[in-house]
Amino acid sequence: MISDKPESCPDATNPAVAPVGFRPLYRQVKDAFIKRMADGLWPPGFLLPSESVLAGEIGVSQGTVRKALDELAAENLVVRQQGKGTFVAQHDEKRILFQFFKLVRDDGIPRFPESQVLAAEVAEASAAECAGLDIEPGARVARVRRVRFIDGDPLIVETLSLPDAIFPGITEGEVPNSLYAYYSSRYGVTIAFAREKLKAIVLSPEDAAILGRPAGHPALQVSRVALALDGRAVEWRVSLCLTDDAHYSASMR
Amino acid sequence: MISDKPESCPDATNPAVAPVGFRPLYRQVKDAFIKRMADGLWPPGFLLPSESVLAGEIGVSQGTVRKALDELAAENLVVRQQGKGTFVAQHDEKRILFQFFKLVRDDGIPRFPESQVLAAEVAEASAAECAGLDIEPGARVARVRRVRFIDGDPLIVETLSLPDAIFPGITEGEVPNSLYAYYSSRYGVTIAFAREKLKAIVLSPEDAAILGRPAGHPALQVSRVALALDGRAVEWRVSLCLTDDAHYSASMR
DNA sequence: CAGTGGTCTAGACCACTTT
DNA sequence: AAGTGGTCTAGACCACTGA
Repeated sequence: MISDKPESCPDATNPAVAPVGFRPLYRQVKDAFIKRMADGLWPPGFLLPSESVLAGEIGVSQGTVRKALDELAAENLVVRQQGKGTFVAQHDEKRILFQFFKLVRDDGIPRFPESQVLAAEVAEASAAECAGLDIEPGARVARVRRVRFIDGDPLIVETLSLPDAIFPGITEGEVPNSLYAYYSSRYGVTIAFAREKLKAIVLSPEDAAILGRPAGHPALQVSRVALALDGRAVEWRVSLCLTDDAHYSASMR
Repeated sequence: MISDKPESCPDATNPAVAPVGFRPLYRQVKDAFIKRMADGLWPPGFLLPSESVLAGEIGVSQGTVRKALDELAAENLVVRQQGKGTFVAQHDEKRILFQFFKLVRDDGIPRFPESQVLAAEVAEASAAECAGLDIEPGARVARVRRVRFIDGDPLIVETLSLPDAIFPGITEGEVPNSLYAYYSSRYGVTIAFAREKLKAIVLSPEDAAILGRPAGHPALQVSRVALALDGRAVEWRVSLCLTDDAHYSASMR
């Protein structure tokens, strides 16, 4: 049971809500589901109990569970399959390609990039990293610098910054190509949301050399902050992308 | 009434649907609503009849109308206001700013740009325009070239291409700053969706002069195709944006 | 106060998948 | 055939707006 009196109660279980008052039941249910995912009770790929079973457990109607799952599905946190069930979303290659990787070659065919790590270290966070990751000055971060290839061509050089407190030891082993799946499997951290800021810049001599272009060549700088299920900023990355033969794809409605 | 037998009928009114079979009632209702908007029966800003009235008119339950409106609201085609009613979405400044204008100054405060038209003409469509607008070779297009200012600084120089068949005479009068509102009020064309491709480029001497930067300065090239309610491509624009003090903002979940 | 959208419930039946 | 999500209905009540 989430609350005894569904009607008009200002949600005693969540005090941060009083000001506006009123938190719909289905939203409380949704938050409870997110918490189960964040806590690892419902890991990626997990088959949820059926809507009617969940409704019985929680003590609400099946329609209310459904509305909670509707929103989770709209946010790509669960995936529904008619006849089979509802699954916690996984960061498989296909999802990453559709959801997070917006750079596509001009032919329009999406391809998954390969990666080669150039350097990895743990150091004190810079001011920019503190701001981007919302951590206190002096905290330590892991930095990974890598090149990414599409069809064998180096198209992206990027630097990732990860709070050491959240990803301890991540630079020690091999850093895999599919980072978001790795965050999930090794650290139980699920990336749920990301914000990006794009600028046009010109390449420094070092970056240009890595990408096989002359210094001063234009490139798309993509700065991403990725947020976990609980809303914490857990990854900051700055990617420099060649767009001579590729573009960043966006759409809006 | 949309169909006599809601259950399992493959929708005799819409033959293009048979292959997958099954078109839910609420989706037929939604399509009917979109058609009313596209036909000008429900113009932007129009207050829709209440859900129960619509349900009675169409002969479905109020919940089915609600689900249709849910989807339209999710696509920003209608706006709901509790206690007041449901309105057809309008291209007012605020909506444009949130929905279509992604370039913001680095301080993060969104501002609406002003525009100054540099040139306007009607000519035969180029190959690129034919491809972008999905029109046949030889068709005529209106071209508008303009500069856009934020806080008085020229930040964007762009060229718009519009099918003459859809916007006849648009270059003859004054071309206003808020184009999407103008498309709607003068031509009854509502922009519902847009796709953008972004590249980093360097400015030509001409564009650089307009934006007050040296030739070869980097800029963000945004190519947008805008689609009307019925899915037709009705506008193609290529914008060159200075990102020294601004960025293109994107997010994904 | 009446009218609107928003939430919640309960139950029926459909479409799809698997056994 | 059984179990899942998907659709549709009907009715009750809540939250918000404006006269």
